[in-house]
Formats: sequence, C-alpha cells, structure tokens
Amino acid sequence: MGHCRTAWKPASTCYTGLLMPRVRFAPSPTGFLHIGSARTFIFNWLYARHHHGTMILRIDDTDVERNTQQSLDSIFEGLNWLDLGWDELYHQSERLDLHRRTAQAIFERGLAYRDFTPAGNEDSERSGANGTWLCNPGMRDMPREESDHRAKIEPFVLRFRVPREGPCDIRFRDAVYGEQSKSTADIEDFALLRSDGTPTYHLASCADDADLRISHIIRGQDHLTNTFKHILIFRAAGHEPPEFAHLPLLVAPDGAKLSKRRHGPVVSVTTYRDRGFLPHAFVNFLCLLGWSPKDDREQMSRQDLVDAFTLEGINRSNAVVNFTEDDPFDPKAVWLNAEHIRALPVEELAGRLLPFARAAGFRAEAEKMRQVTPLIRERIKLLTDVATAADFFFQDALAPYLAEELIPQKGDKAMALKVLQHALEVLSAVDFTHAALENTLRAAAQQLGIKTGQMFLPIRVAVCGRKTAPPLFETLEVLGRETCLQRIRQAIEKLR
RNA sequence: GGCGCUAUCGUCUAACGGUUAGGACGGAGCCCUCUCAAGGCUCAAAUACGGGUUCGAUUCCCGUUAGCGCUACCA
Repeated sequence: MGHCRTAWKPASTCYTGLLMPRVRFAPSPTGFLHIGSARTFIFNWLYARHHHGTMILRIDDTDVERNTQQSLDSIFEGLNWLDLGWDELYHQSERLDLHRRTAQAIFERGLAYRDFTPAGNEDSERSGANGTWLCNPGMRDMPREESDHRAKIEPFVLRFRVPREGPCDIRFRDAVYGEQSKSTADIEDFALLRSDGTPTYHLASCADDADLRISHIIRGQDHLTNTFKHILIFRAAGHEPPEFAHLPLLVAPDGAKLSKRRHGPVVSVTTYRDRGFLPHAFVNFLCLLGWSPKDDREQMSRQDLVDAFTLEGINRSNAVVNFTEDDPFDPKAVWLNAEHIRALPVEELAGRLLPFARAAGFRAEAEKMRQVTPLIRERIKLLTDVATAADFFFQDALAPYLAEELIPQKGDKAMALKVLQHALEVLSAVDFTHAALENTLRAAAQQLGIKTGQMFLPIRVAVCGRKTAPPLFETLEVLGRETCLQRIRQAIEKLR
C-alpha cells in the first residue's frame, strides 16, 4: 500500500525537544455523560497533564438525527463538575468542509468508490460464504465514467476501497493491548460518506484527528477493531496514524456494557454529583477502574494521579462497576468519597455541605455549618448524608421519637427522669464549653451513682432526638444552652 | 456465523518464570469508647479448565470454556 505520506506536523515541542502530546475526548451528544465516557475523558486529561500536553474536547455531532441540545448540555454539566478542564474546544459539525475535502481526496486517489446500492437493500447478501460481507457486487469496479454519470442522477455512498490484492495484514501497536493485526480480507468496504453527503463517524473522526494533529488516541476498547479502518483512512488521506491506546470497558455487574436504557441514571455522572459525591473522589474512583499505580495507593489527590499516570498502568480486562438494585453506587466509590470528605479542610467541607443542607430544607447559616462540620465529617459518606446526620442542629423541632428511647441501658423511666432533671440543673449553670461540660456531666454521673453511659444517653436522646449522634459535649456546645435546656424540658414532659 | 480482545478473592487490583499469591472495598470478629462513627488488630475469601515448554508456571505457548467488542449510509 504505497499511499503517499506527508510529513507529520507536531503541534509543538517543549524545550527538551520531545513531542508534546495532543489528546482528545470526543463525545457524541446522543445521551447524558455516562461514567465510562467520564473515565475516558479523565484518562486523556491525566495523560495530557502528565506530559504537559494539550487536552482537546471535540463534540462529535455529525449524527444530526440523534443529537440533542439537552444531551450537549448534560455533557458539559458533567465535565464541568469534574472540574478538570480542557485546552481547546471544537464542534465537528462546523468542520464538514474538512471532512468532505478529505473524502474527495481519497476518492481522487482511487482509494474510494461510489456505491449506488439502495439503502437497506443489501441485507440478504450481507453474510457471505465465510461470514464476512466485503462489498456490493458491481460497485467497486464500476468504470469512472459510468460512476460519474450515475452520480448526477442517483444517490450513492462513498466506500473505502480496502486493498484486496494478496493477503495483507494491517498492523499497529496499541499502547495497552500490544501488537494488533488484522487481515484486509476481514475488513469490509466501509462507508466514508452517506448518501446525503454527510461524513460517517470513521471519516469525520480521522479527518479531524489528523487536522487537529492528535498524537495519541485514547478511547474505549469498543474501538479497538475500528482502528484498522482508521489506519486505512489516515494513510489514504496522506497522514501517519497517531499512537493508539484502548481502554478496557466499564461494565455492569452482569457483565453487560453500561447503558442508559438498561441501567438508568446510575450510570450518569450527574447522579453522582446530585447524590453528594466530591468530584475529586469520583475521579479517584474512576481512575482505579482499569488502571493501577502499581503500588498499594488507593486514595490519591489530583496531583498524585497526574504524577503516577502512565499508559503502562492500564490493564486489559473490563472492570465491573459494582452497583445493585438497592444501591446505585459501588461501595468502593462511597468509601473513597468518605475518605476524601475526611481529608478536606473543615472550611471547604462546610462550604460544600451548605447547599445540601439547604436542599434538605434546613435554615443553614455558613457559620453554623462550620461549627457542625467537624462533628459530622467522620459520620457521613456522601454530602447528602448531612440531611440525616445534622438535622437536629438546624431544625427547631426535633424529629419525633419514642419516650422509651430516653431510658438508658439497665435503667428505667425513673432513672431517665432523674438524669434529665439533674442535667437541667447543672446545665443551667455550667460554662458551655467542651471541657466544662464533660467535667460537670461526669461528676454528675458519679454523684447520681450511675454509669457515664447511663448519664449521657438520656441527654443525647433529649437534645438529638435519637441514640446515634456525634459526641455529646461538642454537640451540646454547638447547640447552645437555650436549645439544650428547652429540649431537655420537652423530654421530661414526654416521660411524664 | 466471521474477526478481534479478555480471564487472580464477591468487587477493584498487585506479583523480573521461584512469594506462606500481596493490598483495598465489602463481610465476620476483637480492641478502643458516652452512642454512632473514625482508628487499630484478626479471620474467611482467588490464579476458569485441559495440555504442553521448564528444575520450577498466576506469569510463556496451544486448545477448551466463558465473557465482552466489532461485523450500519450509529458513534
């Protein structure tokens, strides 16, 4: 295949003289941004940042039938939330001239031909003797004059003329999957232009990748076998193919490819956002699916990931996102999120929690949130957990609870009453600081001749409305004297 | 059907051809403790199957099985 090869134009060179990579993420706006796409974006981004290259976002919107504005919005929403950014942005629909010129050039070189077979008419002939359809009879070898003539009155698709002389393997080395080869005898004459003159994905993608001087194509493994066609197109258009790195796919627990239809919103990036994931934790989780730093690190900062990321660290088998009917999130994602929540400075965590608190209907002030945050940070896994973990800090009325809840272990109603009445007394006088509260209440327990746990439980339930809550003294401190006394009085009423 | 890719605990993964096959999540238990968490410790849990090559295969080769992908005028 002696296709002409023009010089490859590198985008830029850094001072060491090494090529700076240019990578792209090219979603098509035909649905929301799903987590598999997000991971592809992230891996591209990491590769670009690791090598000080360029991250390009290209919207592959050549399928006019299926594109929607809503989908486009959803993709940007998801990408913006990830907070990684990109350096250049292109819309494929604005580059149709380039695609047509590329197709024309390939045609003029005799490497493509017109196929006048009516659409949908080839199915019966599709499965050939050995199971592979290669081309429609009579079209590939039609004389140029006849083709030109019929082109004036008949619609046609432009097909790539896959070389057929002798056995010939197309080869490339994938950065993840290694040496790949496929015989041209197993590659059909695929379409370049549709009968309405619009470019197919294969043509548009390759024309743009070449024009944008993409150096590394990092994409899902579902494109691995398409790559042979792409290499054919690159060469036919006079370009050296870029490097390829294919990523193992993200699959559902049943092994099926993640899809909107089958798996619903659990595969949408915005679901993770809305359910209180930190973007950073989400990125961290996705990175660990199909890639490993090869040491035992799991929780990694953005910079850790940039530093550690290599194509060699990517593995070859599909990764299961372990969600279920009951729980849409992989337990490891939730754990990582909790880890990142705990690692966040209080000030920043409080800021992230605030909108979720307000969404839960709390009258939450920034300052109050800042006080509450240290008390709940080790007790929440998702930002949305603020709704159940901090309700009694923000709501005037406690959620209803049973009087029995106030009764301590190995105690009775009388003990609960005694504790609460005594607490009412001492809490009226004590300094509302952690240390003073602790000293006072421990002393009170001793004075009443009961265990500290028996002392603390009725108070906890009285002020929080439940047995499970943050440590008592800090909680009392943040709640303040008035609220505590009032709630203890209400508890006493409840017991009578 | 054809072509391609893949195969280590339930899940994510580590292991120059030589390890008691390591770590993490989740599970179980213990410790700590004012509850719940967090933290610490311990336990259960894997090389799909069959052949080779080799002194020695999780690792290399072949086959089987299973899964996935591509096989569109979708991307």
